[in-house]
Amino acid sequence: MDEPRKRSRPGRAPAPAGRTARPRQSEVARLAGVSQATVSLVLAGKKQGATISEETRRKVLDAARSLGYVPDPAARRLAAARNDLLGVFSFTATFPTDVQHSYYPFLVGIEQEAAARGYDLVLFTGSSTGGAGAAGPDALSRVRLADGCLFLGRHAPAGELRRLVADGFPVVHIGRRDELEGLAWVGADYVSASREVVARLAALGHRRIVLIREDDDAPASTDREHGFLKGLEAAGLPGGPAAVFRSAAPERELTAERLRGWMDDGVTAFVAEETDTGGAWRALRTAVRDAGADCPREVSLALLGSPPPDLADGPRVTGFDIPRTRLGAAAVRLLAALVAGEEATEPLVSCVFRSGATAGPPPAS
Amino acid sequence: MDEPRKRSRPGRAPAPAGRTARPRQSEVARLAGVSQATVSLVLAGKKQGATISEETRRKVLDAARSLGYVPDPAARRLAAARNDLLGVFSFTATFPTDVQHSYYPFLVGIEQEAAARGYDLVLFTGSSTGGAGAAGPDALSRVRLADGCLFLGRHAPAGELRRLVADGFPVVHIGRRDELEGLAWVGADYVSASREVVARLAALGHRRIVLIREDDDAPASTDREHGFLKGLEAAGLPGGPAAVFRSAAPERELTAERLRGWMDDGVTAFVAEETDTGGAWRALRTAVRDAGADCPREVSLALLGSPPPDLADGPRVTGFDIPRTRLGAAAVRLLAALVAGEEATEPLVSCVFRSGATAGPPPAS
DNA sequence: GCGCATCAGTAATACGCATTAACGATTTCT
DNA sequence: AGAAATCGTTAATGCGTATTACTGATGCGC
Repeated sequence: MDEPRKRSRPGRAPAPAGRTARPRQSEVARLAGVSQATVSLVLAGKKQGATISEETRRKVLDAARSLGYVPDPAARRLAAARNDLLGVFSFTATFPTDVQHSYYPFLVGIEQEAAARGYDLVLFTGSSTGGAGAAGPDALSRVRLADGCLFLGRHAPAGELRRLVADGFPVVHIGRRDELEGLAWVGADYVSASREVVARLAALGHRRIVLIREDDDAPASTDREHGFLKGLEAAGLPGGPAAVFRSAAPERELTAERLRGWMDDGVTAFVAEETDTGGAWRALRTAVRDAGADCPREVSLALLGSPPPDLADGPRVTGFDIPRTRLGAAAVRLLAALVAGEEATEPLVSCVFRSGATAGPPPAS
Repeated sequence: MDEPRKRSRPGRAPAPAGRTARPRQSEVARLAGVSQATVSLVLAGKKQGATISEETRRKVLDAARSLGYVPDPAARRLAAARNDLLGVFSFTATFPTDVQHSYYPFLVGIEQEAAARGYDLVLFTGSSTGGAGAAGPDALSRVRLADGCLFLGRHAPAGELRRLVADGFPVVHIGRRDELEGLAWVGADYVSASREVVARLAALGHRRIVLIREDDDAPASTDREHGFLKGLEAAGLPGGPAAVFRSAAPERELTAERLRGWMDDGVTAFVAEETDTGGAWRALRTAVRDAGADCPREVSLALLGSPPPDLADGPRVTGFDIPRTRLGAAAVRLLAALVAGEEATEPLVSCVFRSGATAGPPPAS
């Protein structure tokens, strides 16, 4: 019989002054002469479950309207056991001052898709670790406040990421990330895009094409080379190691002489991979200029990606665009699926070929 | 004695399969061998009230870290505490496809300042009303999940905003917003900036200057005119109605003839206000070109703001830059103060003069 | 008339956390 | 020594809403 003794109401401190009597469901209920549960049922508007008479429904709705009732999102989310929050984490500031290098295009897609699915976004950055300011090893822990989290950029520490994944926290990485077992990611289809670029060059009449790439084993690089070679093969053009120039320092090793050598050998088109620095592309342009070659007429150039922002002006570069916005949206879709407990995958997002002024038919030999 | 009968646990439905239970305080407590209340006390980190032994504190912190515990923001809010979340709400997409119209520069400042103060940002997307797409009267209600909220753009419905303010919910509007009583806002000091532009022109030797403005009564417009006139006055130059050309359709009414007329009258410099469309500035440029006037040499031009993005290339325009980043930061400061219950105000943020190539000394008469 | 299904609505929880009265164990005071 | 103060921790409670299980009141069929 140990009936709990009446306490002198512990718990809540007196409401702070600011709290105007924002109406609660219970007040709506009192005004309508029904129970709080009924109010909840009516306002939820679900067709299922308990049935409510039309009269009661109207009474409740009238009462709610007259009181100006708005549901408390905190309570709603607490009861629903889901916050409808998706995290967006970028190791560098999400909004770097340099707009060009920003994740902006991704965010466009992320926001759209998240909004369409009724999620709000929580923005995290590597620098903001919740007040402490010191990006400790548990910096990524904060993202757990969301239902799941998107990661932008390849700087997210693998260890922490692994930890999140291992704990079953829904995580999606934007950009291919194979090396991390179990990490979900979305990426662009560099293979197909690179192949298409080659196909276009071949269609223009080019018979010998050389790829300029840096000395890097990132998936983004190997995928491009792979697609490049597949493109050659599909067009029945000579592939093999001779078709690829790989250099750790293309800006020095890709000389005008070497370029001239290729051209004398019958090479009429060059393709460069895109990298953060744009090194391969820069080197290629420089070599062409130094060699005094007329770009669209004597030699065709294409870029497997977009030119670096500082080279953005000038003639449009033949190549392909990475669909960053669509990647962002795809990432949200995948993440939403994971949050819902589904075992989903998103296909690679295809890139869009960009025809430009740097490629044309080969010179009549 | 009516002891409540044991129910077969109503309430929560079983958690969806995918959800690996995010750790709760109770689990941290179990692992640390203490009660949930103790965990809460330790994590709250308050110096006041109950005291906790150093040993217990460490046990709890270790347990929390090893589980990757992060408090649930909704529960925190509901328990009448704070969740260290600041909302950012924009009725239109925060990241529109058109980069130029975005709130991006504001976000840079918002993020920096929020991070520095230990807040995380929640992006409430206006268009997303829970997937339904229909923006109900409580579209803004979601922001109550955060401790306070920033509003971007003047599309936020006044009614809902007023409601939030009335309920004592901390709200800060970015951009002047006087008409809404009690709404806190931060804005740029157009008056001083405009005055400075005039001062600079006067310093170059201009003695007659005319302002081209549209027919608008927005604060942003009247402030600029006000500053312009103050600048004239300070320089001892002729002001009055003759110095201001106000037109609802400047692109048609600001003809080359009219411009020539002013120039023949001794006007050597023109100033245009910045608007969304950039109408005044466009009209001015067109008129100058049509009149065949040589811009820096025969006539000086200045813009009270930044040129519209599609006119961004070409020579640098003399005028001033709106410090969007600093505005964002100021907004966060103000909001943080409001959240803390202080009665704060932020001063107007001053704009930065931008010297350009469109203004120079007047022609030797 | 007596079960049985249907309908309308309510009571009782639970969600996760913060808060505070109360409590056991010491230590200190008178 | 007994009372009182101190310390460290816990039990109990509330925040506002969503979700059942359950209760009365009808209506139905035989």
